[in-house]
Amino acid sequence: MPATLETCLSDLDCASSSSSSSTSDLSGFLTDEEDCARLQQPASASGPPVTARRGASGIPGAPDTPRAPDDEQERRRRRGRARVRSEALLHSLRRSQRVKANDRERNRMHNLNAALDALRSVLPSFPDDTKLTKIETLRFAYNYIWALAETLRLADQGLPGGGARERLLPSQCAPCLPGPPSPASDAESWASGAAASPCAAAASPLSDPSSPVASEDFTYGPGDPLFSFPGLPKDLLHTTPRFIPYH
DNA sequence: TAGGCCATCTGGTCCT
DNA sequence: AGGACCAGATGGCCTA
Repeated sequence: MPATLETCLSDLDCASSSSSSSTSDLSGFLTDEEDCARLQQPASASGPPVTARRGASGIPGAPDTPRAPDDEQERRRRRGRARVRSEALLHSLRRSQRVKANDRERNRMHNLNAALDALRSVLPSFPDDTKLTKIETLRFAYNYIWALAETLRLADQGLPGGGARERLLPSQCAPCLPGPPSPASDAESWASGAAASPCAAAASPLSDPSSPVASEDFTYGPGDPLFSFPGLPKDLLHTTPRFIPYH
């Protein structure tokens, strides 16, 4: 049977990657290495199994006296087996390290996704059957925070004295801020729905028609309901930080 | 079927 | 040295 080092190592590869545990069973690999080392013997070197050889005569139990012509061959074979064993061991160690690193990386990404889910859960008014993608979640969160900060800033300007934050941000009105568009609704209806929400007028003085800054709704980009914030003036587009373009 | 999104693997780099 | 972080590659799934 022609077997190469590559096939031996790929066998080890399969053995370790098929395991769901993060650590490899090295003792198992060592056994495989012995098999591989045996398979490594070229077909031309066939004869009695090397493990059965005792002494230069090849007869089990025979004294190891004068050097037979195949003594050098035997030493070469032993060196070859040792080399294959050490390479396979090194490979299996690397493999187990790789498997552990994969586990850590998977766990890290799961943690990242959990954090993204937590972020989605505090972003306002998502239709039940829609889920923001990762990039949408980050962009919308950024813009949402930005819009809230701008709302506070403008309210502080327009409403000197305390209580602005309480009037601006009653907790039950957070869901009234615009969320992402529902696939079933077009951008216009979504945006107008957010603007016409029961909380809209009470939530912010910016939505008061008498407010100098409430004349027009703010939308970043045409047909971009995701980042439409009714009540915020358009000129905020030219302030920093700005909305992240959605494209 | 093409394109978007996602999970996973992988090797490289940086940090402790 | 080992772990965290990152970016590229790849393949699966879903939708228009």
